[in-house]
Amino acid sequence: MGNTKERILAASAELFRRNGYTGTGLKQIVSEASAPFGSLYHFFPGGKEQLAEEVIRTSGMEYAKLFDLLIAPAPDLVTGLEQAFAAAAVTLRETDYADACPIATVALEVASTNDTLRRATADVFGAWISTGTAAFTRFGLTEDASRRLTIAVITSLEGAFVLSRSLRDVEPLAVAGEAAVAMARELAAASGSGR
Amino acid sequence: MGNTKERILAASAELFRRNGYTGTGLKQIVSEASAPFGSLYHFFPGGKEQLAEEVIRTSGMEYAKLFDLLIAPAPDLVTGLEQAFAAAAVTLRETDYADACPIATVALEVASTNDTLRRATADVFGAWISTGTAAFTRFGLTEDASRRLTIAVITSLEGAFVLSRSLRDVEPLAVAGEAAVAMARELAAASGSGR
DNA sequence: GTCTATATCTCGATAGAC
DNA sequence: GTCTATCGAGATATAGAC
Repeated sequence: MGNTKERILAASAELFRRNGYTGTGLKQIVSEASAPFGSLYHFFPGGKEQLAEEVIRTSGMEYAKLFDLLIAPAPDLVTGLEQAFAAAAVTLRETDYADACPIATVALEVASTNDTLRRATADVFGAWISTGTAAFTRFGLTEDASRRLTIAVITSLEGAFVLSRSLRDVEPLAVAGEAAVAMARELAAASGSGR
Repeated sequence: MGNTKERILAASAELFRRNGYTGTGLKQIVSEASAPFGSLYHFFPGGKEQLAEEVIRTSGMEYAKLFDLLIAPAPDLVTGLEQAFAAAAVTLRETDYADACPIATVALEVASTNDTLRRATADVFGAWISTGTAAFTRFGLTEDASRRLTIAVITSLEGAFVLSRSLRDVEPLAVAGEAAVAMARELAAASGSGR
């Protein structure tokens, strides 16, 4: 039996991702989670902010696994990146352009308004950068090159999500993938030529 | 004398950019604009949604000018891109990581919740793509290459804004610039070698 | 721990005097 | 065209029975 707390977290994650932090109401959350309103404050005495912080951290860390899942088993760097961007495009279309980054909308909303939640999003992005850096070094990149490529991949994905969701078209996702691949080729060439 | 309507539009643009659509209240707007509450509904009988649509379109079109301003006068493609990303980094730091894209936060908020506003953001992104495509063809790129590079530049900027605002660090902006430049070099090489 | 009822506040929106 | 008062609905949060 998925307990009440987990249902609340799952419903919150979905609503925050699609409607944002200020755009999601607590009543909407307990309704979607089929949970009594009182339970929300039982499990999250800190209210909406505490709930959001847990959602950001848990769903953010969940998402990091995709890095290892998609990139690590690929035969080479470029193939891995192409598959990752293609997979993101499929998900986006299948969910009617709703399921993109789990924390991006909230991250922009809170960046200048709520430092507790801003730090939570920063920790998640930092974890993604660490995970990605480790994954890319296995393809022979230096630590520094791997870190920069990871950041480029994440920013390309995030930016493409903004445009693709707005335009309801996966073209930006495809083009952003090209940019990430272009940088990967450059870094691989610099590394491969022994510099 | 800047009239009341323009003060309301200016205050709304700033608040929507920093706090988002659902995160900004109408009373907050009229307070910031030093305008009477009734004037808001006098100028925008459609209420918050009409106001937001006008803000998205006007501040979005305003922003398109930066493309011509920053890229067009550059001696070459790579220099132009580097200057644009560097300028964005300066602005971001000077405004304490508040002033990035004028419509990105709202775009993510409304993408799955308000089709009228979603279309407004889509029109703005479409206009940016057209402006950028025209600007880049002057550097000798084909129409198709120019369009793809433009999309890559915009997605790189948007994604970097998400990470840089969250991390309060301009590193993502610098790295995203590298990715855009890498793609520009690739496209210029393909075009320059006569293919 | 679960659930309902409710307190308090702020929201977007409206009415109407001036 | 300006401004105030206020509406009803919804928000977050709390109290307290079970």
